Amino acid sequence: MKQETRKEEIIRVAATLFKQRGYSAVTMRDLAKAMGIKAASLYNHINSKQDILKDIIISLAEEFTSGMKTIIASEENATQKLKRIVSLHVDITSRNTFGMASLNNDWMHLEEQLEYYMELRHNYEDDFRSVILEGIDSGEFVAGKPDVMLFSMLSTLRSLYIWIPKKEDLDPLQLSQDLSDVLINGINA
Amino acid sequence: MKQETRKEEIIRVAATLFKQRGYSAVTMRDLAKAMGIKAASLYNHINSKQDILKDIIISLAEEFTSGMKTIIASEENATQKLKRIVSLHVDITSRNTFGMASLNNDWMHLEEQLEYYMELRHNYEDDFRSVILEGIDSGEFVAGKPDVMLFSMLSTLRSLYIWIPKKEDLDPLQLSQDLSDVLINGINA
DNA sequence: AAACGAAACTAACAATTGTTAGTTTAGAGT
DNA sequence: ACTCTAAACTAACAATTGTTAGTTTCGTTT
Repeated sequence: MKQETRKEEIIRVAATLFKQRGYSAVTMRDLAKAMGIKAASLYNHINSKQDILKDIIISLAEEFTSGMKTIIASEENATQKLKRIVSLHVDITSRNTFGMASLNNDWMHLEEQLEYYMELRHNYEDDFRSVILEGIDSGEFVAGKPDVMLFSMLSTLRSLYIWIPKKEDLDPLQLSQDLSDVLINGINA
Repeated sequence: MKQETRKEEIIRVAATLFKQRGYSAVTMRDLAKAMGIKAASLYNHINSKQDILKDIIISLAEEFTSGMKTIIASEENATQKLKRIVSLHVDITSRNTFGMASLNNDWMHLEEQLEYYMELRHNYEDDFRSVILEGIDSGEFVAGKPDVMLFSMLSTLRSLYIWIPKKEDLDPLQLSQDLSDVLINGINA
C-alpha cells in the first residue's frame, strides 16, 4: 500500500466536499478547514482550485476510456462486452464514489480541459453504442430502439456513484451481475 | 395561453442558467444580464436567490408527489402503474427540462425547504418501491432484486432531463412507450 | 552545529458576491 | 393635469472569493 502524498490527500478531501456541495459552492477556505490548515497553505501543494477539479475528473475519464478500448478490442460477443462495461463502471465507481460525483456534476467547470473531456465522453458513448448495434446485428439484442437502450443503461451506470455508498455491504461482483441481469433482461417475469 | 408574469420569466430564465452552470456558479448579475436589466432590479420581483431555487424545485417535487399518489391509489396492476410512472416522468420532464436539472443537481442548496424536499423525495421512492414489490408479489415481475430494479429505473427516469432536449422530434407518448418497453423487458432478444 | 526543504503560517490584494436604500422613468387610470 | 404603480435605475454595503508574497516552524541531512 503506497503512501498517500499531501497533494493526493488534498485532492481526495476536495472530492468529498465537491460531492456534498458541488465544485462552485466549495471555497478554498472550506477545503483548508477540512484539511486542518489555512487556505494559503494549500498552494504549497496545488496550483489552483481548477487544477484540483482537473486532477479528479480527467484521470477518471481516462480510466473509463482505456477500459472501454480494451473491451471493444476483445473478441467476445456483444452480451459479454456489455457485461464487462457494467463491471467497468461498478469497479471504477466503487473505488471513486466522490470523484464520480464531480465527473457527473462539475465537468462543465473544467476550462482548458473541457474540450478534451467532452471528446473523451463523446468517444465513450460512441463505443458504447457500437456494442449495442453489434448485439442487434448479431441477434443478441432486440432491434428498434438502440438510442433508448443506450440512454437507459448509461443513465443507470452513471448514477452508480449515488447508490453505491448507500449499500454498506457492497460486493462489486454481485452488484455487477445483478445490474447486468436487470439491464439485459428487464424486470418482466 | 395565460400570460407569463415578470417573476415567472425571471424564474424561467434562472432555470436555464442553473442548468448550464449550476446554482452556485450563477450570480444575480448573470441572471440580470440574461434578463436585460440590472441585478438590483431583480429584487422588485423576487425575494432572494434562494427563493428562486425554491420556486423551481418545490413546485416540481410536488407535481411528482401528486402524480405518484394518483397512480398508487388506482386499481391497475403493477405493470400498468409502472407505465404510468414512466409517463409521469416523461410528461413533467419534457415540460420542464431546465427545472429538472436544478431538482437533480441543486437540491442540496435548498435551506429552509431542504427537509421538506427530502421528505417528498423519500416518500416518492417508497411509493415507487411499493409498486415494484406489488408486481413481484403478483408474479408480474421477477423476484430477487427489487432494489436494483428501483435504482435502475429511477436513475433512467431522473436522467431524462439530459436526454430529452437532445431529441429534436420528441413525441412524449412514443418515448414513454419505448422507455417502458426497455425498462420492463430489457434488451435481450 | 549548520544548512536544507517541506509545509505550515500571517497579511494582504483586487475582484466578486448577494443584497439594500433611495431615486427615476414611463405608461394607465382618474 | 394628477396620481399611482410597476419596474427600471444608480450607488453603495459588508462579506467572501481565489490567490500571492513573504515569513516561520521544525524535523532530517550534512
